Amino acid sequence: MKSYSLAEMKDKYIGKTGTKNRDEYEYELRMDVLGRMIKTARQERNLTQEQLGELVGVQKSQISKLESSANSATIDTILKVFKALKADIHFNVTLEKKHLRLA
Amino acid sequence: MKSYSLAEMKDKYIGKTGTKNRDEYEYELRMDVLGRMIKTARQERNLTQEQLGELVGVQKSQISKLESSANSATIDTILKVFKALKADIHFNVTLEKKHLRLA
DNA sequence: GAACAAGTTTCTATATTTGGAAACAGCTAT
DNA sequence: ATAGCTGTTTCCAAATATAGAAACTTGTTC
Repeated sequence: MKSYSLAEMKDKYIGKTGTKNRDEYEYELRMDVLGRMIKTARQERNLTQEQLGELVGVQKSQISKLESSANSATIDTILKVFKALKADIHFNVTLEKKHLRLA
Repeated sequence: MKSYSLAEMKDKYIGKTGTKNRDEYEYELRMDVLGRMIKTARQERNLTQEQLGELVGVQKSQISKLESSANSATIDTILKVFKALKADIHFNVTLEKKHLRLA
């Protein structure tokens, strides 16, 4: 299995819990984190940006932009990329049980 | 705690695991699921669309559009809304440990 | 039924993302 | 140093999201 630098993403990365059949990564949802997720998954697949671009159906420049989080990608785009990577994505929403103060 | 219909979202909803201090929701990431997540969290907070709009800084019509998933929202927008709801979000990415066949 | 509250839809304008193409930078190996 | 591979950046066009305003629907209450 290809290795990659965890140190590079230490401030965003939350945890990794592999099993026999899959690797799992959990991230805090921030704007600049999606790109790291895509990059990590792509490298885990041993793909170049150009190869991933072929799978997704876009140019490598677009993959580069997505990985660098130059812009705020749409859910549509994110789904397309992870689908091409055959990666499952889940959202986890946590609501603190305290009242919100209205303005 | 305000109740809400689980049946309404049965095909998208994956699980709920509450604790003493918080409610947790987990979803499969699909385009049409973000709206349901926002709606559920908003109702959990007992907010109207107009009130949430005030917290976020947009009109209630914009909240309605986001909840109905009329468009593919950007991460930027999604973050703003959940931040206003004081909700934590995590992404969970799972990679199957099998080779991808390149085209 | 009039008034109100909550949510939806339509219209419009603006901002941003998407995407391709090509040039560019960094690195490696011959 | 040249060629090749990988990734980045810039420029540009087209598609789409964001956003407000107002009209509209639905349900509720007086």
